[in-house]
Amino acid sequence: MTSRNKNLDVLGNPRNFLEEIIEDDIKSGKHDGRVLTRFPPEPNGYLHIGHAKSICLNFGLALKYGGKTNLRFDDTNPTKEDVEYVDSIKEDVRWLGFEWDQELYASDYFEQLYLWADKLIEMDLAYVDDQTHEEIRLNRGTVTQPGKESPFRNRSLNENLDLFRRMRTGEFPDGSRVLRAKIDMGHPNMLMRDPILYRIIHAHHHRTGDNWCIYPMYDYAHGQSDSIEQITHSICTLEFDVHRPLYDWFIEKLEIFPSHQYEFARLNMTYTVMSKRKLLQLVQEKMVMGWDDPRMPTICGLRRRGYTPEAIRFFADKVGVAKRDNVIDLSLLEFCLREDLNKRAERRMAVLKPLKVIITNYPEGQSELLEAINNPEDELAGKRNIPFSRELFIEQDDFMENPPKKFFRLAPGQEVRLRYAYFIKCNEVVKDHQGNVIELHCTYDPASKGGTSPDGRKVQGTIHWVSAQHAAKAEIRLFDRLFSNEDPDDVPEGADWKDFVNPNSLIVTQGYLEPSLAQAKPLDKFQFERLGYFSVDYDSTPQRLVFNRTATLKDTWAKIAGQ
RNA sequence: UGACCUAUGGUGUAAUGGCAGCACAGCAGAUUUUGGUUCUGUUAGUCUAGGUUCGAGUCCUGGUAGGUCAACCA
Repeated sequence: MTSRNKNLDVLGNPRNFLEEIIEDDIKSGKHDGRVLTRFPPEPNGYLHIGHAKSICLNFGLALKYGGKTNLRFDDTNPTKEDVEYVDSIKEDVRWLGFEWDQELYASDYFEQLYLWADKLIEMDLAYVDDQTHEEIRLNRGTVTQPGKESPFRNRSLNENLDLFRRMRTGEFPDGSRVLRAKIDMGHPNMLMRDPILYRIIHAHHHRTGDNWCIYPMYDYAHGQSDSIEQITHSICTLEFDVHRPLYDWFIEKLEIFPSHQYEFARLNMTYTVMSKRKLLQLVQEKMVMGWDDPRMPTICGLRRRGYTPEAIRFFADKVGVAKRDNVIDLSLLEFCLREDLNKRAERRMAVLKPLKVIITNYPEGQSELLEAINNPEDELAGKRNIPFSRELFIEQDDFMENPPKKFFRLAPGQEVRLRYAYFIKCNEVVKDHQGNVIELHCTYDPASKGGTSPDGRKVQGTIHWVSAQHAAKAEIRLFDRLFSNEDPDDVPEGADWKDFVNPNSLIVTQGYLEPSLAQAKPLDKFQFERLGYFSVDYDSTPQRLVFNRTATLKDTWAKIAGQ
């Protein structure tokens, strides 16, 4: 049966539009079939899941077509940038599993960019403008009205050259003059109305120090940087689409390597803010623990939460690439995570809300080790032994005094299996003065050791447990979504996006774990049966274990109980 | 109301003039020592009006809706 989808790559997967472009370019011999992409972050914040999509795209495309990818820092604005961000970006890209060809900085090109600006002046394609910030803004016009030409637009070549040189040598204060391209103040595309090329900023740059006091604007630096590196496919997000004519204009006038820009739709996700500005605000106003707060959509936050690079790469692949605006359902990210974790996370038993169970017919002071499978999805994960004794903890949710019909867990008179241990039956419910259940007295069936009864008797439910006397204790952090509304960027009139920060997004509790967990190492991942996937936090030590809940399990019981 | 971009189930993404498919989510069932996993089945879609064509999700025209652009940010 032949596939109806004829647009397939060599592996039989459908191609996205960028893959089509690249394959066509290779076929037509453009750039001698060479593929060189770049990932160009500005070091002014931490990378987030949206950047992960771009990283996977740029590196993935190069990998697929035998090309390479440069990591280039777009560091043209010293007032916003910092080495802290450079370091974190490099760490995150590596962690995601990608290796860049060259590590470069737009600031490496400042001298070349300056020379090209000189050249544009000589070609009568650039001029120094003395208008104030406000005048420039006003004279740019609006989207429906053309702009007005600057009175300084027709300065002499020599005056422009002289002024631009003196801008560089630091003769003028910040904001006093700019260098602009001479294009068309009436252009329907606002970006073509004599865009600013250079502005004066007397600030210390994290790499060039105090060598410069004029800095190129994004539009002037980006395309030329691509060109210098001979980038074949410069892939960016949709909002740069209107910049492309300007990108091409510089390349054409300067007669330099013809890099080409392609745009794709950036990633949006439900219950998530992706704006660096807002994420920075969350950090600065201490609404989260930091950039790596496990609730943050940053790469380091996801890592700390317990996400794996594989899951994120899988996600980037699943969301696809297109040009239409999109909002990805958070459940897709969660699916991708569980898909990976289910295969790799060893199972353990842990109790978060303990309820004491006393096995009245189990000898006092006795204990034994019971064998448990580490991961039913992976035979190689082996087995372990868990201590069992007379006093246990089970989950409070696993007991109901007056159970509804489809409740398969422990209830008075009802028999359940303690996973990998024994069948037990509840005989007595002990309550405190308020009537809260505080203890259960049960009997076990010694013949059901391991969890099966020789008489073939079946039980409906299997619950997890831990021996009270042997249990390790740990701080457990449960996370809910950071925002309580689906689209935190779309707030109602009079409201602020911060109103939707979920006050219950972090719950800290104590857990009782099976003893083997006391030796867990930072970032180790486990599935606590029925409770979800958990990852050991960074600052964990054997003395102070902290587990972050990485993901919940699909819970069909919640639906049954809700009815 | 200028230029540009976009429009396929609830969500995302394919179909390159020829049977509208896949994934997530949902629903139903089977298996299960995790109400997990796995497996099976299933609900649901081409923004609109014209045109071209034997044939249009696809090409053309108009409309509608959404997005981007008026930082000396990137």
